[in-house]
Amino acid sequence: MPRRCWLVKSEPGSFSFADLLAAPARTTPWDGVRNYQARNFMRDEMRVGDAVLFYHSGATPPGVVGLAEVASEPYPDPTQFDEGSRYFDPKSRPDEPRWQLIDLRAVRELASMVTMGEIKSHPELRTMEVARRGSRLSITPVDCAHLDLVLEISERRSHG
DNA sequence: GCCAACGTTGGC
DNA sequence: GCCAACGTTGGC
Repeated sequence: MPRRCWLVKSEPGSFSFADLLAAPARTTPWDGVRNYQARNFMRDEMRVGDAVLFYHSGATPPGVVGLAEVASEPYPDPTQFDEGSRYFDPKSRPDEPRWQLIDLRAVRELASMVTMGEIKSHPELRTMEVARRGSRLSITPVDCAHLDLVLEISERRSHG
C-alpha cells in the first residue's frame, strides 16, 4: 500500500491547528465539508494513517503550520442532520447520508510555518494544488515528496 | 476591500 | 441540459 499524503485548509479563526492540539486525544471530526470533490477524497481515498499537512487560510501570512494524520475510517458527518448546525443539510437523509468525513489527529506543530509565499517561490513546491491561482478546494492530495520537503524546510530553518 | 475563480442554484 | 446569477473562498 503506497503512502498517501494530503493537505487540508482551515481558517484559524474558525478552527486552528492549536485547536486541534487542544482537542481531546488531539483528534476531531473534520466536519462541515460541503464540497463534493473534498467529500469524495474523504469517503473514497483518505485512510487511517495518511499524512496531512494542516494549512491556515485567510491568515497573514497563510501557510502550512502543522502535521496531522487521518485517524478514522469515513463515516457520515453528524452535522448534516443537526438542524441547529450551520452545516445542516435538509436534503440529506439518515438512511442515505450525503456527507462523509474522517477524523483528523494532530501529530505535531511545525517547527516554523511554511508560508504560501515560500511554497510559490520554491521550484518544486510551486506545483502544489494549494499554490494554484484560484485554488479553493479545502482538501487536496499532495505528492508525499512535497509533504516531506515542506517538513524539511520547516526543520532546516528552525535550526538556523 | 477588491477581485478572480469557481461551485451551486434555478429559470427556462 | 444550458447558462446566467449568485454566493463563497481566499490571496493580495
